[in-house]
Amino acid sequence: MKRSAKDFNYSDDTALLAKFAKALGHPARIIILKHLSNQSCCFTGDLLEVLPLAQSTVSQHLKELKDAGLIIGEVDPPKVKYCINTENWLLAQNLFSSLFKEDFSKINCC
Amino acid sequence: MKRSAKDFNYSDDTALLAKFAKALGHPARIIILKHLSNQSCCFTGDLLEVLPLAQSTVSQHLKELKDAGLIIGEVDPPKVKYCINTENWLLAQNLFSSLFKEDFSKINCC
DNA sequence: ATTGTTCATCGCAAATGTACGATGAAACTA
DNA sequence: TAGTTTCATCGTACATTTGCGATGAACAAT
Repeated sequence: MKRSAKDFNYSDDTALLAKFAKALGHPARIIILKHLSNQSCCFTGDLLEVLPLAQSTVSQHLKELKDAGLIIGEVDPPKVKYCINTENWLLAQNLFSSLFKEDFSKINCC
Repeated sequence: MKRSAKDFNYSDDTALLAKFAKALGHPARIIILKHLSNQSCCFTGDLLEVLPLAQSTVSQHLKELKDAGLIIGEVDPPKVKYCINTENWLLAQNLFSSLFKEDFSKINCC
């Protein structure tokens, strides 16, 4: 890639919000997160029964959510328990709601 | 791609939320949206002064936001005014907040 | 020791995303 | 008519994402 933009640094908040949003940017991952946040508690590869995807693909999606900091995996042999990473989940919640909180009482010209 | 999953249909809400999230999944697009929602009103390619990107690249990001339904473009020769698509913006707001609204008073086992 | 279960990772293929410069379209101005 | 400004789109290059099957690691139970 030629990208002269390659070393530009976006602000922390912007970069983090984009990172969270990117992790949420696939329906399978939305389903996983909904499951985990409904499920009072943790979870495992019962996800395979909910998602139309191969085991290896689900594993990859889980990895991406983990890398984004939205979930935590905990080994519980022979299974793995996943759950929401509460701290970052709240952070994401705040970042998203501050993005959307804008005051639309101002006249919108379009 | 081989994807046996190719014709699977995720629920409308899930698919839409993922689509919005995907559009938010790049820092340049976050900046654009913040700009538009601060800016009481509409906006144009002054974005070029804010973003470390070429004009054509910014134009592409605007197109993606338009395709996701988050913004609207209005020709105002020789410029183009962009603004938040209020209806979908509120929809996105609701979808995100319902994703995050879960009750964490339940014991979290991790 | 062997087998079974659960999950991660590797290797591959195809699709998408990101970025740039160049070119083109639309509309105003001289 | 010719020139200017503003923006979209095209073509190109490379990176990343998505998906699968195959293989491997870790552990429990026979």
